[in-house]
Amino acid sequence: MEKTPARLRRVPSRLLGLAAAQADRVVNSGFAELDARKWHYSALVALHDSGPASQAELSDRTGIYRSDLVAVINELAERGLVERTPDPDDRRRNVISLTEAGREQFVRLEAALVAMHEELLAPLTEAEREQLIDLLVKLVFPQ
Amino acid sequence: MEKTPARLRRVPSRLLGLAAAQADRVVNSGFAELDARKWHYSALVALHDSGPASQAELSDRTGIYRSDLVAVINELAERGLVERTPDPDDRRRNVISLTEAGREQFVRLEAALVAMHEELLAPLTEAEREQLIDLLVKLVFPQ
DNA sequence: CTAATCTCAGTGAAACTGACATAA
DNA sequence: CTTATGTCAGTTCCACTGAGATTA
Repeated sequence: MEKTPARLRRVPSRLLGLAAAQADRVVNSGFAELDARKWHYSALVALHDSGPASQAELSDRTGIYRSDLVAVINELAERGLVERTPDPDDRRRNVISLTEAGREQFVRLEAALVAMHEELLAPLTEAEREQLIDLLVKLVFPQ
Repeated sequence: MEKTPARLRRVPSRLLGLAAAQADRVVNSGFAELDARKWHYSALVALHDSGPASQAELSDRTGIYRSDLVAVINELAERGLVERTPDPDDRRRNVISLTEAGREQFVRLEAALVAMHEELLAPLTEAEREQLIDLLVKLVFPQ
């Protein structure tokens, strides 16, 4: 029984919030099974695709705040997925790099993420999924 | 400078999260200027479009949890926008109804919301906005 | 001196969960 | 008895702020 007023059901900001909450639920529970969180994935992707980096640069690449990144790196380091080594050229910096275990976990998370999106985007056709992604990219990374 | 790995930039769950955060920022600050929050708007719409209701029914209409609705009604009542009267037929229930001030505030919030979405959706054409809404509706209210 | 880097503590909001008293 | 309602307390997660210590 849908009692929600029609007007409310098409408010874009509300729809985005609901869709994001739905996505969060799927992704959180999916990653949890692999002892990971979505931020772990972001960091691992950035390290895998663009190589070792300082925490500040990782923050730029992933969009994770510097302050939050500390905890993410701690968690990844505890699990042996990344290594934090002091930068010899600039002793303020830590250089973060993927370990072999990190590379393996990255592959697992990638596969899991595909499955999660299959579930999340089930109501949409392949063409609609592409459309949605394109529209969101325009919205989020304008220009 | 966009250093974000291309792979990361097209992950749907991530895009939804970023877009929702963007929307939240715009809507929170916009409503704050009118001494309101987005939940206030949801409740006012439901009362305006479907008439007075118990808190349980309002929760159904708006999707706000019963537990959170208490605070929302409190805030609206403090501002004189709604009235909480005991239901004579079922003394467990409060009947929530819009006051005249509530109706006026509703009109203001509606207008403000249009402006906020204009800002939020600026990167999209009119056709794209419709497309986005349709896709999100399909995603969030499947079937 | 300033600026950048890392770290930690903490805020505010959203989306929940669980439990309880009251009344149907 | 059970169920529905309104209320309160509390959790988890995210996005974000501020400030301090270290080093450039």
